[in-house]
Order: sequence, then structure tokens, then C-alpha cells
Amino acid sequence: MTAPRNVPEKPALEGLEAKWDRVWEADGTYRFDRTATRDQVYSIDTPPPTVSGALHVGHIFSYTHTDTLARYHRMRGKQVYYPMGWDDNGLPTERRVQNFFGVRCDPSLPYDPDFAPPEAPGKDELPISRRNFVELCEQLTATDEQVFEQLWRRLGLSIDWRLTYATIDERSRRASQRAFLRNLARGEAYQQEAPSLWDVTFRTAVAQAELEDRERPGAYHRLAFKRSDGRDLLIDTTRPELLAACVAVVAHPDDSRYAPLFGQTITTPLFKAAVPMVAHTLADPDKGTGAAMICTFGDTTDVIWWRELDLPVRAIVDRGGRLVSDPPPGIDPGPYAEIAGRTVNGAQQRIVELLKESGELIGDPRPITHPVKFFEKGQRPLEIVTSRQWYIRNGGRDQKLRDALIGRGRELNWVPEHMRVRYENWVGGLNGDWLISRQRFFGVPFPIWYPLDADGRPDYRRPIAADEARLPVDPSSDAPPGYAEDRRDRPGGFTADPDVMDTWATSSLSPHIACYWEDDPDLFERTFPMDLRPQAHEIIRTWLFATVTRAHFEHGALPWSTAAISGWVLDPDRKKMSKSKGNAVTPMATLEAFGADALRYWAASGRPGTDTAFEEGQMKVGRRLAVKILNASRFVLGQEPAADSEAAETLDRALLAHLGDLVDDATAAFDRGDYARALESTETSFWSFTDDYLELVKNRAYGGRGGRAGASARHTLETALDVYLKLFAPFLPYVTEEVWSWWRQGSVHRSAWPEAGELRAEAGDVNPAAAAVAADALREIRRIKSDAKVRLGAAIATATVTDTAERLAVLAQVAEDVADAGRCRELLTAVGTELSVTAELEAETAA
RNA sequence: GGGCGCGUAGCUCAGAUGGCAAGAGCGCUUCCCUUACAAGGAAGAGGCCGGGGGUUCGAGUCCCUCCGCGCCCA
Repeated sequence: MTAPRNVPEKPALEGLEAKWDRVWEADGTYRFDRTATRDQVYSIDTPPPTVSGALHVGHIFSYTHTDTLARYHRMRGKQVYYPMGWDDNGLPTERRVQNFFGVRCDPSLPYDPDFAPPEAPGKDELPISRRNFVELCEQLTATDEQVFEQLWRRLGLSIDWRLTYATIDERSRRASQRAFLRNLARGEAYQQEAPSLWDVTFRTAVAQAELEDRERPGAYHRLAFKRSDGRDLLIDTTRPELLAACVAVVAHPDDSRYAPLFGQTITTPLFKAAVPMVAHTLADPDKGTGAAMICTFGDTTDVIWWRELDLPVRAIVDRGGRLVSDPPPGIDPGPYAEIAGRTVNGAQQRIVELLKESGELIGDPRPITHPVKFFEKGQRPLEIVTSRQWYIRNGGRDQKLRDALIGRGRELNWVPEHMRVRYENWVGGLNGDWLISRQRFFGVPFPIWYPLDADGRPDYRRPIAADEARLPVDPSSDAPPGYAEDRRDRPGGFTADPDVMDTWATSSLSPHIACYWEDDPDLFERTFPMDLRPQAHEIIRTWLFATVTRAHFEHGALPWSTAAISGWVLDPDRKKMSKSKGNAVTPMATLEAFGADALRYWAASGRPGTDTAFEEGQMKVGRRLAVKILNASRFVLGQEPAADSEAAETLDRALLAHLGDLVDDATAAFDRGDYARALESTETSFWSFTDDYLELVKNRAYGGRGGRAGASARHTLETALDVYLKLFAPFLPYVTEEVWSWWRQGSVHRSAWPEAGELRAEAGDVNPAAAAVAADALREIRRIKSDAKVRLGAAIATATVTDTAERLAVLAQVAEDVADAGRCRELLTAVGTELSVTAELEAETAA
């Protein structure tokens, strides 16, 4: 019986990607079936890549990991909900739109429905409304998304491409505003006038999660303050320019040098302000002279001192990083006129000169290097200014909430497990709530207005919330409920909240956006809480934590059950690959050079959470594996089909038993998120299948030992091929699909994951050692030929296998296969203590 | 300074609950065009598992300590 099998004469990898991408798209292979119920669904909270950036191999790496899991669960019978998001919210996009079109966002302007951007960016940026700006953003990112999608498709991500979202699109804005309004209604969001970290370049407040310390040069300046008894009190400071903002002098309560001074009044140099001497445990006796000036505000410790010691405010730095023009009360305005309006650096220079002249600078400044807080995207040190900001509670000021959120972290299944610690350290170390307002113009605006009193002053205590049914709104162009647009910014009318939300305030809702929260309750119920959040480890403190917090408030639950944290891709120098370092590799070029399956093989061999070197050698190995699969499949499928036959021979049944174990191993590995282990097991097994089993049964498969033994071999070969194709399918989607199409209907990616039980049932009570005994004997025979420098096909007259009686008993069951594979006319055995083989080579007849 | 991870053949890495006389691939050496595969196949060489202590019948695997590297945080 010869069934038509479409096995090519010279199978090749070239062209498979374009071919199968087309078929998968046409057949809807990866489409989500939304009639599936929640327990039949596996849903993935795909990280939305920043479209204004470029994809690099790091993306290839981690997105491949997720895709292998998606494909595995699909084959396990789940409906996989695997959408793709695009992150086009936030500063990178804002800057890109500005530069590309030569415009800037001005929310005070009305929307112009006929607006068209200038042909070429002009000299001056053209101010446009927020809505127009968002439209340009969507226009620009649409092309970026195309490029990204092409790459993802080439890589073979099994995304349902009907399911995409963008973080600035209407649905995302609606979800973001809705969640905020609900936080506000429940008291989880609040606004407060308070000192907060401020970036003077971007002129916006920034959150604790966006800070980073950078080592910067500075200098200790020793200043002479005056005690009430007229003696000097020396204080070291790195920020003498803040002297005018000094509100107190502090020392440690146990510091005997200063104990007598506590409660007394100290006079500051130059400005002659009278400030109290106070005690606080955060004052470090070993730093400088042990006494420090408290300024409003030089650093975060100043904020703590100011708050806990109930000190007044004497603010001198404005939001642009310059000193305010008018001196604060209580200081000598004379010297202040010298520094008013200067930048912080300029003020420092002048202050030092003034202190030198007055003799109040003791000695020369002593240069040091110290950590300074920066906005992670900023270039100038952060200042601390007092401003009105929106916050969402995150446990930073509430132990009970903090404990609850740490509890959520413990509920979550972390892959790898040790990443949980990063979450706990971060949440445990919070020192304030999450500041979500940004004084930017592009982004999701707060759906909030304020009533204006008769004098036109906003009443911040009575914010007017948007109607949920009308979201998303832009308060700068939409009027609040109960007001007409002509009451905007008029006494007795209303004014819009000018701020936008932090990008994390929107991306923390990615599960809600992806699952159509409130927009499609039926779909939401089938997909949320999600199963998997894949992401990078450096944004555990931001994206992961914020997402957990929002879901905790909104649903009292985790947003997903598992978080899979990926590692970095390192270059050969063990440094993280990134574009800025100039060592990043272009993904498309790599894809074209090695093929998607090869690149995926490299990516999938990086264990979960482990940093992995970018190594072309691994890609070559992946390519070789894919070619091997083609060739081995050609051999298996080139035989007569073995319909209705069964595994009768010992060697065949031993292979089936081994395959049962392999399936168990790979399945268990996938179930704990360890795709790399599943690949490694499968690959190791597959190579021994081709190297040993295939050679051992070749003669039988060709019919050398008659019908039943041959059918057994062919049947087992087919069964094994079926299993290997399925186990490799999550990693090598193209080559496995290609081979599948030679003899099977449908897609391997929609086929059922193999069942270990079925394989073992057919194997019966075979001794699984038979395969190893046969392979060992064959290896010894090969060695004899190799040592004799003859070809492997050379015939052996008589071979004698010496081994233990136990192993010889097993060998007896597979002896014919060994003799055939070794080309031995006669195979004898002798009992001994360990395996050895001797052989008499047959004389080669001259060809 | 704190936390986490890592340090196993020249290179890239595996080595669950301690049993290994230490594994894979690449690279290297030698051989082989055998009817799946010469962009291949076979065989082989190569390691005091970062150093030092300890627990144990037994440690790459557990504990302590030191050294080096990376990341996160302060």
C-alpha cells in the first residue's frame, strides 16, 4: 500500500518562512476562538514594545521564549489568547513626533479637524492641540508597527494579529481614565501639595521608580555658622547654593559635640537667618563635621527632616532649575540679589565667592564623588520642588497595604523563582506613594476639572470627575458634566486639570486593555485574570508592581498567575547589548543569515531569567538541527507507509518507552516554564535517534528481515517522527510544519501534544535498556572500524561482544539489528565484566 | 553599603531533592563520499567543577569564608 507522500528530493529551509506565514495567516492557525471558556484559555499579557525605538536581538530573545510557551499550551488544547500591543505613549514618542513633524503639543489649543502637518519641519515648532498631536502620533507609529509586525511574523510568533492595541489609542485611554476614576472614587488616588522630585529639563515631577543614582563629582564646602554665644559652628555641605533655603541645623541626638546646642538658635552665614539647632537620628556623626544644614529642599533626607521636625518652607529653586527672583522671608535680601535668577550651578559659584569674601568659607572646597539622583531619562540632577500632584496609594505610606501587596507577590508564580525577591525588596523599600501626574502635554490626560470661584481660582478640593460613559475625554477640549464649554477658565466656571498620567499608569492596565475590560465584558471574563506576564527584570519595580497594584485595587486579585522574567542578551564582552553602546545586532539581518528556526533555537536555549550571550555558533547549531530534521524525515517518510502495523521488535518498543519518558520530561519542563529544558531533552534524544536508532533499524526498514520486522521498524519510525515533530514544533515552527505537510493534514501547531501513556502502552513491558545496549555495541563496532581506518560500511566477518551476562541477555533481543548496522556476518558473545568488542574485518575486494 | 545571580573542558553552557569513575555542542585531531543528510557521518584528545575551610560513608551539588564578574537597589 503506497499512500502519496509529498517528500521533496532535496528538502531545504529556504523559503519556508514566507510560505508558512502566508498559510498560517490564510488558515487563521493562531486565531483565538472566543467561544472558549476561561478554563480552556491560556492568555498572555504580551509586553508592548516601544514603537519609537528599534527592535533588537534582546526582543527576539524574550519574545521567542513567550512564543514557545504559547505554542506548547496551544498544542495542549488551550485556546491561546496572544495579542500584541504597541507602546506609543510617553516621552520617546512625544519627542519623535515633535522632531518628525516639527510640532509641539499645546493642550490649551482647540482641536483642528482639518489640520495637516507641515511638509517639512519648520524652524519653530508649530503648536497644536493634544488631540491633533495624538493623531499625528498614531499616524507615525502606524508605519513603525508595520515594520515590527513584519519582523515578528518572520520570527514566527504565533500572535493573533487581529488582536492589537496601542497604549495611546482610544481604548487604552478609556481604560486608563476609567481605572483612575475608580481609584479616586475608592480613595486609592488622591492629590496633594507636597515636595516631590522634579526634573528641571522636562519640567515634570517624577516617581520614585524612575530614579537612578549616578556618581557625580562634587565638593564639600565648610561653612561657618554662628552660635548664639558668638562662636563658630562648622558645617560641611555639597550644596552651598541652597544656603538661603536653610531652615535648621541638625545633628544626631547622641552626638555629644552638639548636645548642648539643641534647641538653641544658630545664625546662617551671609543671609543671617536665625534657624533652630535640632536633633534627628538620620544625621550622620561621621559625615563632615557631624552637623548639617537642612534646606527646603536639597535632597530626600531634607524632606524627611522637614516633615518629621515640622520645619517651615524656604523654597528658592524654581521649576526650571533657577533660583527664584524674590528672596524668601527671614533672610537678608542683600546677598540674595546676587544669586536671584541664576541657575543652580551659577548660584553656587557666586555663593562661594561671597562666602570667601565674608570669610565664612573655611579652607578650600574638598572634591568628592557622590551619588546624585537623576530621572532615568534625564541629564540634569533632580531638584525637589513643592507642587500639587496626583498619587495612587501603593503601600509606601501604609504598612497594611504594603503587606497586602507583598502578599500578592507571594501568590504569584515567578519564573525563575528568585525574581520574587526583587519585588519584595522594592515594595519593602518604598518611601512614598506612587506619583502618577506628569507635567507633560502628550499622554493620557486626567479626566478631571476644577470649579473656579468668583475670583477665578480653582478649588482643588472639589475635583469634577468625568462621566465614565463618556470616556475617554480630554478635559482641555471637553467640558465637564454640568458645564457648558463657554464656562471654561471663567470665574464661576471650570478649568481643566492640565496634567497627563505617567505612562506606567496606563501600561499597568495592559491586562485590562488586552482583555477589553468593560468594553467587552464577555471576552474579559474568558481571558482575565491572565495566565502569563512575560517581561524583563529591570521593570519589576515599575511595570510588574504597578500592574499588581491596579488589579489588587480593581479586582482584589492578581492580574495573572505567572510572571516569566527574561534575562538580557549579552555581547561577547559580557556587556548588555544595547543600541546606545553600538554593539546591538540588527535582528532582520540575523534572521536572513541564519533563518528564523535557527534564531529561535539560540533564543530558546537561554534558560528562563538567565543572561545569555549572543552567539552565532548556537544559531549555526540550530540551523544544522533544522536541516537534520528535514533529512531524517525524508528517510522515515521515504519508506513504505506502515499502516495498521505495530511495534513488535524489542528495539522498537524500547524506543517507544524512551519516547514516553521524553514526553514526560518535556511536558514537566514546559509546565514549569522551562522551555530551555524541554528543548535540550528533545534535542539530545533526537540526535541519538538519528545516530543510533535510525542506523540500527535501517536494514529492517528496507525490508531486509521480512515483512513483520520491517513493518515494526517503519511503524516505529513514523511514531517517533510524529512525536519529535510535535516536541520541536514550539521551537522550530517552520521546519516542523514543512515536514508535517509532507504526510499529515492541518497544522502541526494545532495538533495534539503527544501522550506519554500511549507510547508506554505500546512499548509494553520491554526492557528500556535494550536501546542503550544496542547503541553501545554499535559504537564499539564503529570504533574498531575507525581505528582500522576503514569506512563504516566495511563488512565484518565475525564480531565478538564481551559484556556482563545481564547485558548480553538484553543484547540477544536486539542482536540482529546490531549485526545489520555493523555489517557483521556473525555476531558472537562472551561473558565478561564490562563491554568490549573484538572483530575480524572481512578482506576488502578490490573495487 | 545592602540584595540577587553567576564563576564546571580553549569557547557557549547542562548538571531537580548530595552517589559523577564529571556531560553536551562549538572548536581541535584522525578517519570515512555508507542507498536520509559531505553546508554530512564516525571515532578521539581535552576539566585538580574560582581559592580555602567544614558537614557527610560520600560534595560540582549543602554550610562558612575569601577572590572575581554581572545586575538591581541605596
